[in-house]
Amino acid sequence: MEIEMKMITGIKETKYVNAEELGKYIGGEVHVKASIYKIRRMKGFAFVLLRTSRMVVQSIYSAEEASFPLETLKEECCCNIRARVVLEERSRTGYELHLLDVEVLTEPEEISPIVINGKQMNTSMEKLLDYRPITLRNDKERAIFKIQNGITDGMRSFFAKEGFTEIHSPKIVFAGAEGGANIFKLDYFGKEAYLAQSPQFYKQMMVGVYERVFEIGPVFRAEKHDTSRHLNEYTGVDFEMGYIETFEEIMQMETEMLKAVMEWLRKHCAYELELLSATLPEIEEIPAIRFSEAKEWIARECNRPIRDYEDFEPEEEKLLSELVMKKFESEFVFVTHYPSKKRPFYAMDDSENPEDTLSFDLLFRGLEITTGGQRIHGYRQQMEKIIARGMDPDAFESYLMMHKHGIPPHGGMGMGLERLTSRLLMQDNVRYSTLFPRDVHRLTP
RNA sequence: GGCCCGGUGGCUCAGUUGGUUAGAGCGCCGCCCUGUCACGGCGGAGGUCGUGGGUUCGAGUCCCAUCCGGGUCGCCA
Repeated sequence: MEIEMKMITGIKETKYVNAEELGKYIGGEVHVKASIYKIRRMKGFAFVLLRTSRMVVQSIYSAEEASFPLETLKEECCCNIRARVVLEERSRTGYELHLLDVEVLTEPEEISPIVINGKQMNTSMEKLLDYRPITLRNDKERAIFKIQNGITDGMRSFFAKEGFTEIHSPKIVFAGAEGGANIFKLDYFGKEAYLAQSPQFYKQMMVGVYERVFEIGPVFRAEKHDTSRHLNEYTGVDFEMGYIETFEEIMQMETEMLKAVMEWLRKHCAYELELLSATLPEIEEIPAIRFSEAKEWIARECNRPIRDYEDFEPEEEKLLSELVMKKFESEFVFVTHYPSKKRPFYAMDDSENPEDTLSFDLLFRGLEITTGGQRIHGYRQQMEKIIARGMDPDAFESYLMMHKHGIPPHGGMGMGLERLTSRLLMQDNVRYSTLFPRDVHRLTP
């Protein structure tokens, strides 16, 4: 019997032109793939805005040039297009397309319940999220996630340069890193398993392997929090580094990472930043203040009582950011030495002041976006802390294996990608920077 | 979950001390407009006012319950 086999060699050379390079073809003819974003009918001709993979470009339909009637085109049609690229100073890009031929590949069955091609979306967050598959097509909506992609690209490029290895740890786990009731339980072939609250244990283990590691991946929290800054599934950016002498080295690394990210965005996401009128923060150095001093500073400057000595209230985070902006002109601030009580069992206590930990949070424009710190690397010290907290060491057997067999002094941090994105874009809800948010009330789309 | 605010055409909202056929903008349909970029102009269709109960001659409007949404607090990234 004869077998017919097709050899796949790779992507065939395409004759289609990327919209970002259209300017190079002025005077020529191009093939582009695009959706019809908006049609503005005028007398005798029409402006047809084409949504390509990244940019919306303007084209002109005129009966003289086009080989098809205008009625062929409907908004949200997906098309193969042949067009002339024409120098045109009345167009904002300096050129525009003149439509010649079009092949309509698909056309919509229904019109969208939400107007997605206006300057503003003019809808509620609820509808925006309910209709995500189509609302994301709006040029400003999709710009958000292009920027988010720029952030992670910038991070990966930075981490690679600094000798970090990217890892992918399991999300179905035996025990939670943070403990508590905020963990999703699931049936794992008859055994009890959980969705990972953090890659914490695994990234620490991998420090013993690669010295410096990072992971960008989903994190699950079962807390029934219902606020503008919480999600039940979010994207955690985690890094962990070995052979540190002080926990400030982690803060320095994060500072450099953020600088690199902003630089990357400036270079690669200018189109989207402009579209969203986003202002990137200027980062030279990031001021750091001890937690207890920050509490007192806010109380003094803002004349408000300290109600909780172990943590910030959201209002205090905003006030602190304002104070820091005024005094240091920084939109970021590190808060260090959080009380041991408030930090997990693996946090390294401050030997000079055992009530505190060698840990930090990073606030950006009034919101906590990062928690980090030095971890306990000594086996005995870790065992002592576990026992002192009344926890069962047997539950952490595989975790403690690394301590038992030697691990360098290390530390790291975890950051919420959606939080960073939403503060960068000055949104008042992280959901705007979440592609398909999962919260207490939302499981679809 | 507690507290505060809201639910009116597909979308975003207005609706005066309860009072006749519930309005606007966007979208949709039709007509007009050689250069718009939130295009513009004229006309049209489209609403059991979240749901259930109550007060009243009369409820979008007042009361109670309930559902849904937004904000905020707890917790955190």
